[in-house]
Amino acid sequence: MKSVIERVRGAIEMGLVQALGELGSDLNLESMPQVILEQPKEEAHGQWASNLALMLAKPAKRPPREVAQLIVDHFQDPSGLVREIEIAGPGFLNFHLDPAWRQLAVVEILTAGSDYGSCQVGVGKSILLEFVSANPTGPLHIGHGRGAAVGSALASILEAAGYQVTCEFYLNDAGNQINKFAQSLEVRYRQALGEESKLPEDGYHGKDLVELMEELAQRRGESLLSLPQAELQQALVDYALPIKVKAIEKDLAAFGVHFQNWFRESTLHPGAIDSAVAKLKATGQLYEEEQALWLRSTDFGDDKDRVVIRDSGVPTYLAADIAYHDDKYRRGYDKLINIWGADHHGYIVRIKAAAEALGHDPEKLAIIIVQMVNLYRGGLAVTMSKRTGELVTLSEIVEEVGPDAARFFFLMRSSESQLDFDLDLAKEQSDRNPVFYVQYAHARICSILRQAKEQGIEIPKADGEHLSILNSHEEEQLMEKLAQLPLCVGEAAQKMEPHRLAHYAQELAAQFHLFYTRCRVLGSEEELQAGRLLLISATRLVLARTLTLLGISAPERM
RNA sequence: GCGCCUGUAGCUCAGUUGGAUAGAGCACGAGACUUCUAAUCUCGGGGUCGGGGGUUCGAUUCCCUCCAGGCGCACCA
Repeated sequence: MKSVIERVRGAIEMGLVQALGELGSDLNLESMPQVILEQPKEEAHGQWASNLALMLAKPAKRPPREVAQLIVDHFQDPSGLVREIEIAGPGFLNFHLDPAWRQLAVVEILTAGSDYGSCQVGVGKSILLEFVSANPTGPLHIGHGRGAAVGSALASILEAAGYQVTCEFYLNDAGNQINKFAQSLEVRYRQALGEESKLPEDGYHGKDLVELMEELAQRRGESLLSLPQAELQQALVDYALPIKVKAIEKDLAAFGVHFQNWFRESTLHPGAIDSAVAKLKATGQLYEEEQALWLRSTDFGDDKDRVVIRDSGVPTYLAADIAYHDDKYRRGYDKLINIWGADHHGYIVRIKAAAEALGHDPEKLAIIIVQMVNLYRGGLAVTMSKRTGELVTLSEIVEEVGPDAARFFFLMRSSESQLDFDLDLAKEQSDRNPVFYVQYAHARICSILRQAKEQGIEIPKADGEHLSILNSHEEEQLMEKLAQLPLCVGEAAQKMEPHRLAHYAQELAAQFHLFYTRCRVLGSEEELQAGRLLLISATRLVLARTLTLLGISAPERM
């Protein structure tokens, strides 16, 4: 079921296509141009606008306004909601809708309830969304937090847009970083037992490993030292890895992020990697040089060819990733989305090259790069160093500012912009803090509805009759903003840009706060009160849905 | 040196796949509470859309070039 605003758009598009069909020879059209409607930013320009006449003027060899007039003359409205078409400016067609469309939108919201906002752009299509995918060798840091917020919000938005979404965490539980992890664990274990032992420069410096090994040392004493080194390290990894993975899961859960799949890299060794390599070999995409096996990624636009199997015979990270993506492709999704940190952007060409070399369509794989987060406290940048383990962890942030503020801050900027995260502001309970502004709107509505209930005021049946009384500017603007949600969800989904929803939430909250200041609900004249109760009920639903899509709570009291 | 991202109001950022007079929040200044939560609202000043070319009816948006910042450029992940 499409929303009113979408149905009207579809109807106008259809009407325009039909008009152009009739005008084909008159306008010298060679083929049907793409009809795109946009929402004018200027209120006076109506609800939908088209620049068709401007684009067709040249091939038609006629002035744009004349073309516009021809289109208007041939336009028939299948929706019955277009009240007026105005030719404006250089030749824009502005479609003004019957005011009743707003009431239809509100009735729709109240009927759909918490489902309102969904749309159909992704119906019948499946997506595998991979994000976070952090090494389990340490805690999640703030950069992972941004990826987690963006990924989980995007998942909700895509689902609301009709896609069937699977969220997956690729767990790097094999390979070189696990070797380094093992070495680091051994050092920490020996240190915990009082031995002299030094962490290698490229080891994991985090405090978490110190604590983990101290605990193990306390429990098992020196008993493990009698093992040969390989077995000792294996034992330490077997002990530590599940704990680290659980910690990651716990941090994510506290942040409202959940995955359907945890894909372990170790399951790719060696079978899946061998068969992916064999496949590439068979098609001539691999060659041997200096005892290593190289992928001809330059054939697909890469700067240089990449090593897949080292001269030592050990596969590179890329080898596992190729096998992983081969696996993802073969699972038959319509689209694969990866969310990566900015420091991995150089990897995009490589992995797409590998996908293409394996015979997969690289266009199916979309990679969202999430830029870095700069933390500020007291107006100063918080310095972080991966090398020394001085990272601000996700759990610290969530602890400090709460999951709602953290999520909103991560989501309010476009992913491709670097993010300045002001910890003081995120904690502040004031009008400077945008997350409170939005939640406050929801709480205010709940307060009114609560009091209405206490006073025994019934909320009437949702129909146009009660709503037709709402014709002040504030009320109309609020209704129009409510009607936008399905469009916003559709755009955010198609462009894979969750920050659009965060902006929408702020705009809607602003529109409500303005209404609240100007329009009294309780105690107004009875019919007006009835209409406004319906309006704020609808507003509450839309605010709550928007916040839910972002993974942020909608409090009833503040 | 090469690649990707960014450059829009004092600050942080939006900008509807090329449109109409470039927007929001914060900050600053002036106002609005005996009434549903003032964590709110109203009004105001504020701009060479990094610079310069080009494409066209029309460019913040597309192309070229230069400048500045960030991030990458491994047989690390």
